[in-house]
Amino acid sequence: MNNEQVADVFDRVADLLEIKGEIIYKTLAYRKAADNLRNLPVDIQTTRDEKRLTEIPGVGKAIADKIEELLTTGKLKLLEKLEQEVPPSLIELLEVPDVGPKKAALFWKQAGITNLAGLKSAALNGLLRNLPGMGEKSEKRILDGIEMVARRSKRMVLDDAWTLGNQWLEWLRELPDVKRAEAAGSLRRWRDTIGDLDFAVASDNPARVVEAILQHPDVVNVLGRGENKTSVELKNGVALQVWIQPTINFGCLWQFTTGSKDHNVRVRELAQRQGLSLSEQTLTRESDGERISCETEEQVYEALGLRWIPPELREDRGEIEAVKHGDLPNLIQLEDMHADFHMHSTWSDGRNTIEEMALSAIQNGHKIIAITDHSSGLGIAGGLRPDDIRMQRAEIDTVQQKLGESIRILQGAEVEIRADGSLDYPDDVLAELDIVIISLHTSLRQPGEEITARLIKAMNNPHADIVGHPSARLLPNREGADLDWTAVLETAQKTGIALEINANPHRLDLPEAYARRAAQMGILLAINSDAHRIGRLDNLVYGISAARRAWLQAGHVINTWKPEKIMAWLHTRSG
DNA sequence: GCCGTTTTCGGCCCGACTGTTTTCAGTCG
Repeated sequence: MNNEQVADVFDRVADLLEIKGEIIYKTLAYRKAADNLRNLPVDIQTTRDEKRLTEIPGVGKAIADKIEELLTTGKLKLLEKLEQEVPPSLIELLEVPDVGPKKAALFWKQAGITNLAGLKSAALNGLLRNLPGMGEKSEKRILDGIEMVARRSKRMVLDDAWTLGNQWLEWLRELPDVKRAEAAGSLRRWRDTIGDLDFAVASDNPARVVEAILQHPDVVNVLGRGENKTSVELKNGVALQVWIQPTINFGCLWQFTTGSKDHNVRVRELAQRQGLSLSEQTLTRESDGERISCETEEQVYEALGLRWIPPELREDRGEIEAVKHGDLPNLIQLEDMHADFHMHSTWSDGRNTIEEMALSAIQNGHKIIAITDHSSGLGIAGGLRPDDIRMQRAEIDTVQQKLGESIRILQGAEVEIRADGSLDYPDDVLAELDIVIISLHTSLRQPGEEITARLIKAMNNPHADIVGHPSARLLPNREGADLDWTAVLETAQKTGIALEINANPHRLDLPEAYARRAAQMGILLAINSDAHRIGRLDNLVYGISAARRAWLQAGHVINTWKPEKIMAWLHTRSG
């Protein structure tokens, strides 16, 4: 079993424990452990073999034993027992808004409901309204909720979420009662996919802002409305939440709405230990009830004796400890980037010529780019045959002459890693290229051992410089290849090959947990746009956000290097 | 079930909103 599968088991255990009515802290413990396993950059099997399971945050003796049991037998007695006691199909009910573990247990024990279909038919037949604590309104709410689950849009990729988010920000900022409006939630933390959109608004007349939002033509469903917040469903199926506080409290509000939940729990614990209570409205000194308003986030963190923490780090993955010890990383920024090593032209499946790409890259402030069209194996993308490569070289030379010193254009290729781990070009062709990216595009469903061996074999080719989108995942839905990451990272460390953080918002690949681990291991990283047209050179902003979430600093990323250093590095490789 | 700048035992964030209630439970972020 891999990390993800063990985490799924623990989430299932947590769901069932919760419905069963186990104390909440036990279920939270399983969820926390599951979350940390998903973000563990090393294979759980390795950690087990090294007897270091309890070093994982949130994993103590009991959960370590359960991981051991799962890895040894592939099963978990606790889960089997729970599935006997509580119908597992009840977990479906937790998807419905306003149905939590208590309601699910109520429906099961008092109405014999065990799954979503049963809940729907009970609601339609008016059987829920007479249950304790229920009424007609609750019954209707649940029915609406079931329909919403059915039509709810899947998670958005980052550029779609920001496009929609920015439209709303512009609209909110034009409202006469709005002093300030900012993105919050996972959007502001730049998570790789986004569910709901969250906004923090400063206004001295919150009720009028709520009213205006409810009148917006795109709002089709009101999920909740209060004095200081409202939650609505848009016609495209996206849920949107807006919190509103007076300007003087905006710092507390923005901090709270940005999350993550786990980060906020830690911050509030910290406040509590200092005799302070932090809410979305204000900081309160518990000794005398004095309310300390914070207009900025900096004031909130400062009041707790902390430096401001960049939103990308607010995931309770060590940022609180780091800021306390004064070693928060100086995160990489877009302005640090001077190069882009992965883009396509009309020679394969790109929309723009080499010259157009180069001119646009100059506009973006780049000093070096690499044109990396597909190799011939990827027929669907019009890959280049070896003869084409020599002709393309002539065109690059011409463009280079024309543009002079304003930019340096490298000839590269995105070379297919074949199913057997060999590369799509022979070594003599690879040697002609200035830079070689190797990528997986096909046969991605090979078993873990096979695809890991395939990638490692390719990484060992001395001409290969960068592994393109290493997991080959596609957001928001297609999982990456079932790679043994410990082995892949060790190979990168040994060979000195760089790993790409592909900045296409559908990829953001290398995934952040492995990017963070790679940097810790001293592995070089590259952030590349993979642009297929000039407008997409701007993708780098998403790659930067992924890198920041992986705690990367400029020095970890070869695109920030000076041109001479980049050329020197390329010369040391492939020989 | 985890964890330790109060603690190896006794804590474990905080408030808004909703619908059901006559003061609260459940859900959510």
